[in-house]
Amino acid sequence: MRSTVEDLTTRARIRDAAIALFGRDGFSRATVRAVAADAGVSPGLVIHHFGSKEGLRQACDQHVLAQTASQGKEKADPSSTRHLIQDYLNHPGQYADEIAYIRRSLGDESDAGNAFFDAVVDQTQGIIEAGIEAGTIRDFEDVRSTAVIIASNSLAMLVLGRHLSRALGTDSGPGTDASETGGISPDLLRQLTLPALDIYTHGFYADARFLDAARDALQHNNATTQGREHAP
Amino acid sequence: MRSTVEDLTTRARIRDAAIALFGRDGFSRATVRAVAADAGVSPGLVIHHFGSKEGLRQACDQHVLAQTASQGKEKADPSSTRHLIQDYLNHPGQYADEIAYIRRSLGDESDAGNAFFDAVVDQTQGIIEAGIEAGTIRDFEDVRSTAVIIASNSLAMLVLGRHLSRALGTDSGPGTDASETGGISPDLLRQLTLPALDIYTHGFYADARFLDAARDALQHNNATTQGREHAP
DNA sequence: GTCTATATAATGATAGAC
DNA sequence: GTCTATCATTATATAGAC
Repeated sequence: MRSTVEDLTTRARIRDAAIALFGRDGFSRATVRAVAADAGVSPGLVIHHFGSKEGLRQACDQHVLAQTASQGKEKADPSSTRHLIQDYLNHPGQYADEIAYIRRSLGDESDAGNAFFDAVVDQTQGIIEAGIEAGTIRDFEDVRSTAVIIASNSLAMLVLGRHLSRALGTDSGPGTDASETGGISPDLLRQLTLPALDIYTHGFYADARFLDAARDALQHNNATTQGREHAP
Repeated sequence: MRSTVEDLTTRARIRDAAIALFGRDGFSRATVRAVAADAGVSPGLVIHHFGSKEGLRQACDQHVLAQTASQGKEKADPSSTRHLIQDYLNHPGQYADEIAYIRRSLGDESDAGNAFFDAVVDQTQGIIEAGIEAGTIRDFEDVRSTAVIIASNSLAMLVLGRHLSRALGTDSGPGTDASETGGISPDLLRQLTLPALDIYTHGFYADARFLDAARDALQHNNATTQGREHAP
């Protein structure tokens, strides 16, 4: 989609530089001057094109969202949400800036972060419903909540990637291409795939005692609450 | 531990105001002036006590870490990592600032965030090993990786809490005390507890076909890699 | 469209009185 | 220890020439 040669319009070059810098340093730390320098233009031109720094941010939001949305449509096939992250990582460097941008957006108060998370949840829910139909995924009572949990677990690898690699000692130090994607390296993903799938296949607990206990506790809680409603 | 009345030293009051503001707005957005205003002192006094804004941040890191570390020691009993988050939430408001601060730290490049994540992983690993011994948790091949995954899943609720509540429509709007803890409300936790425990108990997939497929793929990958090493 | 030069505001930090 | 006043820097944004 994007040509490797630098034949972009100046406006697009500024926007891409901003996406990279906002993702790397965060929106408030990244300055218009730095964006301009990276894009090879004057600071004034950045404002001329986008009106303000906030306008630049919205243009970045919109562009990253459009990129990942079209990407999501193409890759709607794979059976596991895990593949969503993995697919991005298989394009080494090409989507690194967008990944970092989304990672920041998920932490900030951002329209792009909200939309991206919701899109992942919706896609996950679709996968679960199809999997239940096909008999490959268990038939859950609350599909929506389950989808939120699975999406949350998957995106945790994106948001906490830096910590994952450090905790596993797979960190190859700064400057590696892993740092560009928030710490998730192909090696790290390989190390975590089987343990994660193991939990998703056979569970984490040895039996259902914790689940049963929680069910009882919640029912007792509800009963107490209802009782208090009648006698406050 | 902390008295509710405002009998803290001025230095501690400034530090607590900074923890609250850094957690709410992020380190770069929060200004020394705003911290001073919230603490009811002059901006100059903040610098006088902590040398610089960075010095103030380090004092906050140190204090939050000490708070959560001692808390972690006390609450090392509960069998599930999930309880770690739940315990904090059971102290409504009392640790809200520290939670928000840690949430920011996990996203930023921060010593406090690193230390906190590692502490959670270590504690999780201990819980898993004890659970294996007691027969309540499955006997995993790679306990360390499993602990990292479980910790990542648990902390995802902290980092992505805002998105979780929005995706589930449990959002009570801004200004709620849920927004102070990053979007995690007791209601939200209640809604997610059973689905999460269900996955942790019975798994997510209906059978082992995905796990087996991944095992085969990884072995094939390794074989290919080894083959290429011999014949590059 | 793009640049240079500048206005304006806010920030972190300092100096010195009390 | 605490404040007021101020400095120096940096940021966003504007104005006008080319």
